[in-house]
Amino acid sequence: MKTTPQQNTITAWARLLRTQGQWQAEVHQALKTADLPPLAWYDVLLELHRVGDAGLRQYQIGEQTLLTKHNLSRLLDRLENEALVTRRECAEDGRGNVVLITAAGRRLLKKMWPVYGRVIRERLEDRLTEQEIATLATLLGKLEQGTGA
Amino acid sequence: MKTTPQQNTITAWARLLRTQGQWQAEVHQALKTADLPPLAWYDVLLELHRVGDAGLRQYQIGEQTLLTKHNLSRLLDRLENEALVTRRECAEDGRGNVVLITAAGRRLLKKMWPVYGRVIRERLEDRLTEQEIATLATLLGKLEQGTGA
DNA sequence: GCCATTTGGTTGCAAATGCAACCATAAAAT
DNA sequence: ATTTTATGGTTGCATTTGCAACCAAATGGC
Repeated sequence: MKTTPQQNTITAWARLLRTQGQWQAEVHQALKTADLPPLAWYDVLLELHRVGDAGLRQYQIGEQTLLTKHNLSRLLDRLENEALVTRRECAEDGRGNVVLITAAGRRLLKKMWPVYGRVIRERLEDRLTEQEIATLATLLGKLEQGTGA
Repeated sequence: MKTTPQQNTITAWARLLRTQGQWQAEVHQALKTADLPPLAWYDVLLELHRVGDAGLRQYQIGEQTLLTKHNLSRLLDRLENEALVTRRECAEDGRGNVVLITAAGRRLLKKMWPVYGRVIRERLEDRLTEQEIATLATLLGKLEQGTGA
């Protein structure tokens, strides 16, 4: 049985990995320069912001952000320490808790966005046409593991 | 001045990050299951394999793999400990050294490839047509920061 | 030639990550 | 109902990462 992917496939794979690595490095650099927390904080806060007052269970955040549970547990400790989120006991499930974003959390989100968005513009929007971006989004959509139902 | 990227841009951005995260997690999982070292080892060894007997300076490896220098320095320590690479003094530059892959290094590369390649096939090659993969490679090529000259 | 600056690489320490073990509750089996 | 098993989450420990300081050789100014 043939096991090795086509050359084109390998190229695409390598480029995706590399591109993402560059993006990530650039975002982190930009955030640090602006004296802001790392990207992971943004990701978590954004998910929480999206769902509003309903909040999220920790495992749900984990699914969204690809963070492992112990890792997330401690990240939330840090966020809670900074009063950016709160953990509230969960009514339906005695062991879990519901995580809520605070006003301070939303403020931080707002402060981080311009820095983040700027990198997105420079790295992606300025380099491809609208049509190309749409195509890229579609192709990547086919590669993503099902997020929801 | 408008700073926020288009919705489509954000979608593409998010999907790329997420896809790469899933890929990375899957590769690591597959390697660990097969009792093999992490992906970073592969990356470094592959670069060294490519250039053959010429070897690479550490900073060149760093450029290729996006590893920071202190990080790479220690990664090479580990690889050297396992006799997968050797560091040789550099003739033209007294402070640097030239890194070479060993026979054992090449053997490991060969052992890792099927596991890695399998994920590439499943995640990418099996999910897009040849044409789509080519398109993806092209688009990503435009996003990559210039690698060489 | 001599000093200041830059560059390649290493090291010590703090923060973050992965892993396995653990606790508590919930769901399933009998 | 009682026992087993699975799930949500936390904690301790080892490995890895990031950061700043550092050493040594190389480059540039004078």
